[in-house]
Amino acid sequence: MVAARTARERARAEITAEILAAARVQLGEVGPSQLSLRAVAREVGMVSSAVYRYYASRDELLTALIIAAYDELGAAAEAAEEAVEDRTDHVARWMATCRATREWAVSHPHDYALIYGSPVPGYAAPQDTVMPATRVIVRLVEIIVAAHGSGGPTDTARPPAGAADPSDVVADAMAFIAERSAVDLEALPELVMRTLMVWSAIFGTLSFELFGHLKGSVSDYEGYFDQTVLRLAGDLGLA
Amino acid sequence: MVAARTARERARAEITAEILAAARVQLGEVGPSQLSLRAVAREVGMVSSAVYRYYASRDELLTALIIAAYDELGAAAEAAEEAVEDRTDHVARWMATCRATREWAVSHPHDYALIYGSPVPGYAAPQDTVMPATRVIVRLVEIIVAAHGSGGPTDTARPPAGAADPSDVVADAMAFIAERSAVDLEALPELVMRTLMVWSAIFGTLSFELFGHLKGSVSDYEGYFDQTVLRLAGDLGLA
DNA sequence: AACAAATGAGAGCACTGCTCTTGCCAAGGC
DNA sequence: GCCTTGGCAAGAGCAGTGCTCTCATTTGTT
Repeated sequence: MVAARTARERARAEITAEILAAARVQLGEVGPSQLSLRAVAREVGMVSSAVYRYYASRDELLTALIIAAYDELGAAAEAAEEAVEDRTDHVARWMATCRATREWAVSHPHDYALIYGSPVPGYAAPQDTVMPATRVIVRLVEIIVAAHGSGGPTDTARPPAGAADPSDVVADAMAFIAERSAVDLEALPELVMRTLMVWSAIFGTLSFELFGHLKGSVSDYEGYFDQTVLRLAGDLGLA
Repeated sequence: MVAARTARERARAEITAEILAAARVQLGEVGPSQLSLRAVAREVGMVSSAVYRYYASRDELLTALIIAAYDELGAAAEAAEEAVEDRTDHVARWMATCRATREWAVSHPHDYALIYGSPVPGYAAPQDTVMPATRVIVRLVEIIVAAHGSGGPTDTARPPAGAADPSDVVADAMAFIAERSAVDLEALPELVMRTLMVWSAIFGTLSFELFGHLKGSVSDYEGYFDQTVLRLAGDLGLA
């Protein structure tokens, strides 16, 4: 990726990007399942078979789009989070991140469906997608940790009555966090459990909104989302 | 739908059902986006154009499949809930309903994707689908109401500090419940809010599991789901 | 028996993802 | 300088799709 040397490589990189850009435009119009490789080929003035020189298959093009979408969402969320001036106001940082996530989702419904909707047929997300996919949750974890580090409430540090110790089921998640972060959560399995739950809840809420499952139950989607993530913050001990 | 009179009507109903059955089989194998009307036509020994006498389009066939899936899921959840002998053990009834939901989902991943994944292109769920779609949530609401009616904790009856009154954003949901149930929730907007949140969280969790977003974070999916819904019950004041 | 409606078969259109062959043209070695 | 190599685009073609139309046949009613 560093400064393409030969003219050929440069042209190749340029055309590859051009195809991807055209695909992103088409995706914004028609949705993942309707994305046609032939149509994007027409858009960039090529014949369909020529595109296969750059993307081996439609799935490979979709993978590139998935990565782009994850990165765009991650960038939007991070930018919003960093715009919060009072870095000690963890709730504000939390809300900013969540709101930016929703705003990106509602303004890019097809991209959202691509990454958080049903996966394409026999599709298994390649390794390239996992890193960009973690950008938002990594930010959220940082906020949660910061809040708890600054002596916030620790109600969420122990499981509720009747619930088993969650250490086992979140072991992988804790290993994942420990691997790519200096944060030490070893002593807080319940907090990790709650974080995973909240993470799922946020995207469950967004999916319900975008996929029409709240139709008839909620009219003010933005207000509902706000109230939701505010309560989720409370459940994590942020409020 | 009552006892088809003429032989023709009977035959028509039978063939319609036969096509739907073949479609269900194919759906179980390949997933919604790959479902081919021509293939199911071959399966039932017809030519593709003949199928159009029974389903006007592929979307209409998908709609029939959606209704069937909602009904199957609803029936499975209801059966599991009714199998709980101690009707006063609201947590047990809650867990049974949730577990049955997950079990149906993991054993019918394509049907699940069809109803809770990204909707097909320009698809707007027809009115016929909303009734069967509410079966599970209606059961859950009944359990929640029963628990609160029997003098359970009412922590969830008021919004947390810093959160606004949710009456506005859940107004539609309350009207929806009031319309098709004798339950009076007028005084409990916060409980309705929490119910909606939990509802979204459950399906967010299932979607994350089935669509591969928990890969690397959770290995024991069943255990994680159990712990999740148990905590959600607690958040609703059931525990 | 005669008519009309419902049904199935087949051809065909426009589209898809993908493969293969053909010819072109520029980059690098002699 | 020429000439070979290799990347590249174009086109044809294959198998499949949803859907429409026409035509013949079956079925039910009058």
